[in-house]
Order: sequence, then structure tokens, then C-alpha cells
Amino acid sequence: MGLMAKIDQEDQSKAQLRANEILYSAMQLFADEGYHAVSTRKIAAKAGVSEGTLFNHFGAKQGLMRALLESIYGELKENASEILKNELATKPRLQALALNHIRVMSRDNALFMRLIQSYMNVDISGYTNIAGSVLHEMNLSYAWVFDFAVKEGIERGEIRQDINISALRDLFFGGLEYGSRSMFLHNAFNECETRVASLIEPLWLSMQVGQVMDQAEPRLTEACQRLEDVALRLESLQSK
Amino acid sequence: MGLMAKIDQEDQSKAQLRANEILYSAMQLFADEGYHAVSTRKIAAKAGVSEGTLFNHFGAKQGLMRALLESIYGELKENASEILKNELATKPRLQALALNHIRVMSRDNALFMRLIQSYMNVDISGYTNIAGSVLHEMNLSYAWVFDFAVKEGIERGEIRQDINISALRDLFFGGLEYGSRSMFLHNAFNECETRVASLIEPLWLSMQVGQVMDQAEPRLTEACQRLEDVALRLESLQSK
DNA sequence: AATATAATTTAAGTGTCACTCATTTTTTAT
DNA sequence: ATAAAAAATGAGTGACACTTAAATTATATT
Repeated sequence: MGLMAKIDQEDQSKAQLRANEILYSAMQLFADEGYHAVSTRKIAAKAGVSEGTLFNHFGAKQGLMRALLESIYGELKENASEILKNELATKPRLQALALNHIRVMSRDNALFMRLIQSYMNVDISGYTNIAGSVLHEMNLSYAWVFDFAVKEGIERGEIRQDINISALRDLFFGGLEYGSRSMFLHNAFNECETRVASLIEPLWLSMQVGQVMDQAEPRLTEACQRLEDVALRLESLQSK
Repeated sequence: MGLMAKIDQEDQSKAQLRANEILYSAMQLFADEGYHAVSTRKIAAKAGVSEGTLFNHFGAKQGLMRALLESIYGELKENASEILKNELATKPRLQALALNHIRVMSRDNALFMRLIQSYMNVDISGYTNIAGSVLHEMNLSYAWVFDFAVKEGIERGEIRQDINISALRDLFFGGLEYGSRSMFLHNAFNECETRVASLIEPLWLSMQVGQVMDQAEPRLTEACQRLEDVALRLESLQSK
């Protein structure tokens, strides 16, 4: 469930509602102006609370970012499990997962870049170490959907068995992030589908390439054999 | 040339030497404690100058980061052109480029994460917009080495012609960054070569897969030719 | 060598920042 | 209605990146 929806809900304590209001204000400001450009005072003012309240709820400015990133990962994971439920073939599954990833990323790219930093535990002290490990766990459990889809693809015989899953995972998510970064730089958000397709294609090919050979070879041999048989029959027909 | 070397040089003005001393102090502190954890005061103290001098030379704290990132990119580019000069076959070229990239990245990962942020123009105002575009240019001119190697591979017939270079580029650099991030998290720096190899393999396979068809094609052509020959003979037989 | 001019360095500011804490206000339990 | 607990407040704090006017050093000219 998105942040927007949470604010309108009534079945939560006033404290939770306050927290969500603050978080929503922070999200808007971060998205518009960037993390460092927005002061805690400004966030508190926009949410209509005092600065102290903000710190009571989130401990530190980084706490806001952590909560937002958890919310984004939650969305990513929800969408992903929906995709795995609805799409059954492996290739469209991977394409849908990629499209979901790239869309959420390009929408919240400022937050996502911040995520990478938190994720790396770089430039961060004390408090955020916890956040770092939480995010790491979230990232792992999200990246797991790729592994799941690929493994099921192998079981079904859609993908050859001797692939290196972790390498393909790195290429998949890394390629998506790198690609969406350049998409962001060129303001080419309309190319999402095309880019995703051309990104998946090489990976899909490499997952199948063994099968292309394996499947093509007997068929080619068979076809050649049949043609040659026909040729022989025809030749013997002529010689009579 | 590395920063370390620059400090010992004598064929540069006192001003340049000062700047390099400050930059070197900043690099060490950033690497040890992270960008945000280090104050300009601390950098100035380590370099043995006043805080004002630092700002005279680099304009802002971000200016230090910009200069450092330019130096890293410079190293990446130097190594890359060296690789292109020494290695002639395409696959080892790509592997060497990847290894160089991953090694420099894992050494300076804190700086590199900061680079990504600068590169994105996220969280950054005024001054760093310039830095952003400079870095963008550097990134483009560096990423060009991949395109060069691949294009030359196509010319030589090592790689099929109908590949999508930009998609492969995204997968290459994205996969490397994502992979080195997880390598960093698991402190598995000794696996560099293995990881690079398994990352390149799927890409290389997908660049070549068209050649599987190329191998099949002559056999099909031959078979068809034989059948057509027979057909011709039969036609001439019938007409008699 | 003396002087004028330019470039560089300095250190004492300045406003803003994330964050704290004693106090007040609101909510919950009795 | 009252006591106890929880939450909200806003003035206050040190640290921060960055500025600026004055002092120092380097360079050019006579």
C-alpha cells in the first residue's frame, strides 16, 4: 500500500497517522529538491508539526529516508509477486519484472540513488548501520524473485541448466539500474518498454543458447537426412 | 598519473602543489571516514593550510570530490587505452576492461558511490551542475572504450552484426557495478577474476549466438541446392 | 634594490544545519 | 475526576560549509 493511501486511513493510531503525514511531506520534498537540499525544519513545517516531533518519530533525518526506501522496496516486492502470480512463461515474467523495476526506479530515482549509498554503508555512521542491514535484507529478498523465476524456468526446460544465476542476476539488476540512469539523463522515459526488451534479449539468448544448439542440431540433421533420402529416391527413380 | 606522484613533482607551481596536497589529504580522509563524516576544517588541518585556502582552490567541498572523481576516471581511461593497445582479441579485451573497472571501483568504492550521485545531479545544487556535466562527459568518453572494442570485434567477424551495443554496454557496466557492490558487501575481493569471467560469459555468448545460425545456414543451403538439382533433372527427364 | 601591483593565505566571522531537552500539552488508565 | 504515561513543543547547542576583509607573500617594473 502506498504512502498516499495510508494517510487517508482511519484504522490507525494518531501517532501512526502523524508519522505517515511527516513521511509523505518528506517524500514530496525529497523528490522535488533532493535529500540534502531539504531541511528537517522545512519537512516539519510542511507536515504541520514541530521539528522535535519529527525526531521523536524517526530519530534522525536518515530515518525518514530509511522508511521511504522500505516503502519503495515494499512496492517493488508486492508488484513482483503479483507478476509471478499472473505471468507463467519465463520470458514475459522477466520482462515484466524488469519493467516494474525500471518504472519504480525512474519515478523515485533521487531516493534510489540515496538507497545505493545507504545500502553501501558508505558515508553513514551509527544509526544507519541498522538501516543498512535492513535494506540489505530487503534487497536480498527482492532480488530473490529473479532467482525464483529463473529456477522455475530451468525446471520447465525453458532455460538451460548450466547457467550462472548470480552472474545473470548482477547483469539483470545492474543493467536495469545503469540503463535507467542513462534514460534519466536523456529524459527518455517513453522508451521504457523498448529498452527493457533490448536489455532482456541478450540475457535470454545466453540462457537459451545451449538449447538453440541442442534443439537446432537434431532438427537440422533430420531435415538434411530427409532431403537426402528424397534425393536418393528421385535419383533411383531416374536410373530405372 | 596518480595523486601521490603529483605531490612529489617539482615542475609545477606552488599553487598547484598546494592544491594537490589538499586533494591528497581529502582523498585519504574520504576513503577512511566517508565524504560526509569529514569536515573541511579537518581536511585543511591535515593538509597544513587554513580552511579558506581550501575554498580558494576548490570553491566548495564538492569541488574536492569532483577533482578526485576526475582523477579516478583519468586512471580508468589510461588503463583502458593501454588494454586496447596490448590485447588484440575481443574477448580478452572485454575481460581485461572489466577487471580494470572492477578493481578501481572496489578500491575507491566510497568515492564511486559519491560519483554516481554527482553524476545523477541528485541532491546537488548550483556549483555541482557543472561538475555533473563534466563527469557525464568523462563517463561517456570512458564508456566509449567498450563500444570501440565491440565494434572492432564486429569488423573482425568475432561478433555478429545485429547486436544492440547500447543495451550490451548497460549490461556490461551495470553488471560490473552491481556485482562489485555485492562483492564489497561480502568482502569477497579475491573472487575478482572468477566473477568477471562469469559476468562476461553470458554477454559473449549472446554476441555470438547468431553465428550458430551462420554455421547451420550453409548446410541447409547445400541440402536445398541438391534437392533443386534433382528437381531440375526430373523436369528435364519429364520433358523428354 | 626599491617599490608597486597582483595573487595567495589567513582567521575571525555568518547563517544554517541536524539534533537535544526541559517543559507543556495531550492521551490513556484508574 | 485524577493520576500516570505518552507525545509534542520550541528555544537552545555545537558543528558545519562557506565568506570576507585584512595580512602576507610573490611577481613585475623602474
